[in-house]
Amino acid sequence: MSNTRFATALHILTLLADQDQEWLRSEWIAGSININPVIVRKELSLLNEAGLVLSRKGKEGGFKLNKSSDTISLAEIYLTVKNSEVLGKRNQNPNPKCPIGKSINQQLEGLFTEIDQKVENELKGKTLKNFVEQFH
Amino acid sequence: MSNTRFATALHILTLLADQDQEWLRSEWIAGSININPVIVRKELSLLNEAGLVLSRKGKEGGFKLNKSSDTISLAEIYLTVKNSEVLGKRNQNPNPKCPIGKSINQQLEGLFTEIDQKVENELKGKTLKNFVEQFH
DNA sequence: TTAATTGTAACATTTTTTATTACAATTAAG
DNA sequence: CTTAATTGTAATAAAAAATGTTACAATTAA
Repeated sequence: MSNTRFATALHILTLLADQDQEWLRSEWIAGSININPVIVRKELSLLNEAGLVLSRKGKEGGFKLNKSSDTISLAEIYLTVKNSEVLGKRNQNPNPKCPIGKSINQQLEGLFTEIDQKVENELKGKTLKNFVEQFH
Repeated sequence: MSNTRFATALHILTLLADQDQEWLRSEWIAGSININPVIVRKELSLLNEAGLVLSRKGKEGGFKLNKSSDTISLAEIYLTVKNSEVLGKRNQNPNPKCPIGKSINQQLEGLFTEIDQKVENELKGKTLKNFVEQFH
């Protein structure tokens, strides 16, 4: 992850949790993060698929949380936006004629998966509510 | 980390550990990973700065480990190549007029640092020797 | 009917990652 | 001393990923 997607998603959800009753508009959210509203809508589209938010179209439309912030773990958020493993990518074509090259990716997979799992477990222990409380 | 640098560094060091007495050439190493030799030399240059390998210039030149593989932890390797945090980047200009935007990056920093630390600790418990043994 | 909004495709721009070329400096060996 | 082989590194290019922008159909409230 050398992108801002987790930071963006958590920022969005923090705003929604902070104003629990309101339907917030993508443009308003974008103004807080200072990024393009289309990016916000794309991210919210994924968070919607993941069941974390609700959206309402048309005039008076917007977004709000779909569950209580103490039932949303940071792991759920992370998994929604994650697009690479913690230790990065593997090389695509290691040389099969070399004994090391032949099986390196299989060995790396074990290690990479193990580390990803640790991170995920760590994030499972933290809720959106925990995070939002820090602001008060 | 959405790059291949950790995979590349670990591949290089695995080859060096596997052929402990030999000075391996960047071109030979590159042939096993199937990447450009200049990339290999750049990565080895960093591993050299970090004290993990020795290099020898000129004819009959090459690279070898500078310490026993059981004294090299995967954490050292990771820290040598790491260029982003596990949870990614923060947004650059959150809106300071918004209470959330005003302090989001400070809150994210705490979280990001904590998670990075967990990963690092996890990797501290694994040595290059452990990894290389899997190939035999 | 109008105005405001989401959803999303298409495209553009910027940043990051990887690859390549080139060559000076170094070293071993004839 | 000359030659061949190698590292070290700068400069540049190419490819891939990330972010931003424009545009507009579909939807909804008033």
